[in-house]
Amino acid sequence: MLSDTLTDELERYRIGPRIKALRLKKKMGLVQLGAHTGLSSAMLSKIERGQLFPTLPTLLRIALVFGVDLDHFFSKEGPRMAVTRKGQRLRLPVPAGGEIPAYSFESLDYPIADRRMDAYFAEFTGPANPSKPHQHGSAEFIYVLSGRLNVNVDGEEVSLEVGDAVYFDSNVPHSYCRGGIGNCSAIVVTTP
Amino acid sequence: MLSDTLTDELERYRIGPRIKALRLKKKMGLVQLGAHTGLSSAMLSKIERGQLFPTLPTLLRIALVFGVDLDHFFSKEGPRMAVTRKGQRLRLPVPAGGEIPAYSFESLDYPIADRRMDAYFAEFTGPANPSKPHQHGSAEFIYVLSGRLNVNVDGEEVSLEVGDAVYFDSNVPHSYCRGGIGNCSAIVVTTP
DNA sequence: GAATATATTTTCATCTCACGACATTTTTAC
DNA sequence: GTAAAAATGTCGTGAGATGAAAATATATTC
Repeated sequence: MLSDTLTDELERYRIGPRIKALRLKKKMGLVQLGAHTGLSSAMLSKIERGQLFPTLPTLLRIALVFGVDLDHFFSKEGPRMAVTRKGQRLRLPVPAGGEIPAYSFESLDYPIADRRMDAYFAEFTGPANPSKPHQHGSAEFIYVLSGRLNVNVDGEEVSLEVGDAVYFDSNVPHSYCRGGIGNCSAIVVTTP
Repeated sequence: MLSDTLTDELERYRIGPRIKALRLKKKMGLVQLGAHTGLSSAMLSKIERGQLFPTLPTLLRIALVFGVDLDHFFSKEGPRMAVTRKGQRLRLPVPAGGEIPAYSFESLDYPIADRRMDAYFAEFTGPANPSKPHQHGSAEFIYVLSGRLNVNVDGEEVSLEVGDAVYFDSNVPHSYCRGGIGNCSAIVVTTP
């Protein structure tokens, strides 16, 4: 017998329902999916209803048919919405110590507990010194609202203007630097 | 015996190495981890070296000890950067059929292959009709650039003005609707 | 409406393979 | 060098994943 607490926790991932959703989206039946995966429709039925948990090889077979990653089945949920008004953003503490901060952040999704993204409004001020290179999370997205922003990702430097956007893997070292003369503001979205 | 191709594909997730990394970060030994998880050190050793793949309950036990989500073991890697210039965005095809589209999308991260976010520049035009309710991905973030935008998440409706932002779970049905008189543009970021 | 086809769930038996106990080897400490 | 600890190898067991076939449910056709 499977431990109850583990079973419950696993079911919170709703692996089965997600498989079913993928299947229905492609308008497939269980037998049809069974044919594609080489698995019996009986077992697929049980998996979809959380009656048993597939082994990783089995789950991978299913994932391959739908062209999705395994992590498609493991992202946690937590229905919630958080509105952040322009004038009521939470200003985030400046990371560094005694230096004059080259930029400031305001959270755009602070109230979210189980977040899959972190969204910030960033304002780059002062002299055009690059921020300390840092790396975190898994991906980062930046959209320039005003001014000019230079972004350095793993040595590669690009200059962004208003309306430009950049997306990159934030596991590699990266840094920002205000370009041009005036201030620069941008939306920054990162994934944990 | 496990199918070779499946095994190879599974190993690309490097589940074992990730467990080992977590363990070493906490300066744990295999026996110690075994004590915490209730698993034998022998098996943990095999799992770390990809000699066998844990069942989901087993993997969950390990995850719980380290305080990580299951998807921590399934995220794929792929360092890359994609810059999208304001005038060179890829206009995305309008989903619906013959109707007048109420909004248009321009991708802000199109070149990224293995993306963890999808970023769009959206422009809401025409009459203030709500878009068809839809649900997808796992999370969504919207930042209003101009005009006024009404967002409906699972029945809950909010009106956003310039500079406002909203974050919500996009597994639940949601829809947009241009508010006010003029057009409305926004940044939309979603996670897959 | 019955009849046919199709899709899903249940039952039940099989058998793989995850898993642990213990032995062996390798590494670290001293 | 030896002793202790940590990691890996060997082997047997059984939980539970998986499939075959039957039973049930759902849809379709005449």
